[in-house]
Amino acid sequence: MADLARELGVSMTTISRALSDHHSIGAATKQRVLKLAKKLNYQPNHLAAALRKGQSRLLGVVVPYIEGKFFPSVIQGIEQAASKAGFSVIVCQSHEEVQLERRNVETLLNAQVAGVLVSLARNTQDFYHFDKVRSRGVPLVFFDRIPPTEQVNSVVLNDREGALQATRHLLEQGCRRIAHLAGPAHLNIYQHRRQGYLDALAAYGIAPNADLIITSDMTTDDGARAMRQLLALPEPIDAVFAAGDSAILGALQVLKGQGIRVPQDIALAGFSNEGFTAITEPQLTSVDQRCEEMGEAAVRLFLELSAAPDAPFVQRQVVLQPELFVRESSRQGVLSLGGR
Amino acid sequence: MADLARELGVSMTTISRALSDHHSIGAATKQRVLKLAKKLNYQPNHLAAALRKGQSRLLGVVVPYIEGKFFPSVIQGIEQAASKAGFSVIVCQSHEEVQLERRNVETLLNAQVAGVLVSLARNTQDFYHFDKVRSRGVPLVFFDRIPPTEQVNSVVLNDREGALQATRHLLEQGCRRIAHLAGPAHLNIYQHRRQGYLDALAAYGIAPNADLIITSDMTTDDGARAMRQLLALPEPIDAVFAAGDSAILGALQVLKGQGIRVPQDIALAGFSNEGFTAITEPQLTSVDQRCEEMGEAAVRLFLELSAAPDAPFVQRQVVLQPELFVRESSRQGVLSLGGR
DNA sequence: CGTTGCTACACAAACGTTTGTGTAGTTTAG
DNA sequence: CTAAACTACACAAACGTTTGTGTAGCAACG
Repeated sequence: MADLARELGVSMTTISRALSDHHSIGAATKQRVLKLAKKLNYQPNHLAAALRKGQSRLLGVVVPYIEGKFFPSVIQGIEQAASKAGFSVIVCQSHEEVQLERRNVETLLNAQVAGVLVSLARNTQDFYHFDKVRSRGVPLVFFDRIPPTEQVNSVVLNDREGALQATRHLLEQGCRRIAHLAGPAHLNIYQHRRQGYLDALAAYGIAPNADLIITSDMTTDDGARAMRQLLALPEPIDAVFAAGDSAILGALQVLKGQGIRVPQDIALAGFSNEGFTAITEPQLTSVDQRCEEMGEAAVRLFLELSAAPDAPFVQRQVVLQPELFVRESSRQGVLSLGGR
Repeated sequence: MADLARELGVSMTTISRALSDHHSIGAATKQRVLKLAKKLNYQPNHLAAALRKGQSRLLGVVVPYIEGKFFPSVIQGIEQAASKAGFSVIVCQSHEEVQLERRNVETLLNAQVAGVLVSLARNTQDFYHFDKVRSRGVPLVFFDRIPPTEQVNSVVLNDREGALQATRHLLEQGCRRIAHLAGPAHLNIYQHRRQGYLDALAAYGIAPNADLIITSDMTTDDGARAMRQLLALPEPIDAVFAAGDSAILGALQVLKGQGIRVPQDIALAGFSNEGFTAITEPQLTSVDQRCEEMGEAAVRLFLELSAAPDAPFVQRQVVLQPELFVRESSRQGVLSLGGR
């Protein structure tokens, strides 16, 4: 900047303001500055700007992990929206550990991020580490896995609706004894999916049966274990709705190992619309989570928040509508190819 | 820091040096400073430090995309190693576009990253945008997809060896007319995989046949298309080795659709050891890429480079050894469960 | 004619660190 | 006993921006 100023015979103030399109700089001067900046290949030092302004063009994201389909896709959406708004994204993984989550939040704050986007770790039960974010006036948005009680800004999927759709679909296929593989109840997403399952049953006048609801961490192994447990029940079941695709995959593998036909004997439906749902045999019915939309929505929310830095807090929540992808694992009597 | 200095009646210099364990500060003073820093919950502003030192604790990573298994796992490895060394990681996607790759590199440099780790976009053919990185003295490490001719630091998989192992394995199973689904030849990885395939054939005295080598972008659709093309050949083939798992998946789907048995009629082997290789029926033989090791190695290389900032350039390359996971798609006559 | 409100710019103080240089006093080596 | 080396700290200048305040000229308004 000093070079530019010297070259044009103006002050650095003028340069700075010309580059940031300040109103008090004349159009002619702005043009001259921009042109020379191009010519000298001026590279702004964002660090210095961030230091001065106390705010960078970095957006911090904390997710439990980045494997599978969901989080990479959400991050994808975040990146896209963020870069459109001139922000770069810095991603941290909590590995489902609240301690790491805390450390990550610290790190991001120290990097002077302009905002923090968080999806909670599985074992996060207290939320004090987010107080610091708010007290520094840094916009904070939760997505997918959000704190249960707190007044927070968030974007979530309508998990209840998704589960309801999936379960209703199974009911429409004629299934009546439908089991549910549930996830940890303290996470909002699993709680809502369970509720959707129950609501769908209730709509058909079916009383919930505790034996048919199995709670676990929803890994493939958990799903397999749960399936074996369900098969051991005196009265046979005719469908399983799992709150995650990995679990339903485990269930499918057990069923195939035992020669039980899917969907004729037992129909299956999962949640997340993972890539592999279109690969298994039969292909797996699943609820799509609108991953990229979620990322975009989170960024939009962040932008709104940072546009009005010290507006009084109003809770904002964006709720996305899920979409059920019906595939072979739940279509009674019909053999069909492809998704949707 | 000013608070600390006032409280302890020393200068800010002393505070700074105590915190960074400078030798010229007495042990007693250091203790007092550290203790008070804890007590006052002092949070260092890394931005200011970065500005002053002209270098941050951020590590920039540019990858083509973050879907599938490979890149997320590499990033995982990078994150782990980086955070161990006190660095945070900022990830950008080039979406296989050289323009975006260029922009990303600019962005990272402007964020004053301490180093840049890159895996090239598919259509990157010139490498001028990396000159700026070097000229700023920022350590630069390529991984997996690296420039062909340039003198660069890199960590790669021994792709040739992996392809050789896979092809040799198919030969050992008795296959003799083995097709190869190849990727864009200007990318080192696909070039080496093709070479490994050729070398394995040569070792068995088999002359390469141009009809059996089909080059594409290696998507699932490409794989399906290629498979159909191969099936139309007058003389039938007995195996396919693809340079990527998506392509081999497409091939598998075509074969199953036509009732051709795998591996009895045609054996299959892929590359990347994607998650779905253990899910398909039959499960797919594939070459594992040591993703996380690659990430760790890249960070290690970066750390070495930044330890000796203006040492004369010596080209360094870390080559990781792949591992073949033999599964059902290539095991003639044997039916077995599980990986490895 | 005095006030207000523009346009167009410059001065200089921040932002929170790091670090070269300086200055004592104390120890060690020859 | 003197020079060199070390310990322990302080001063103040950076790093590259942004921004509140100031100033000066000029037009418009009542």
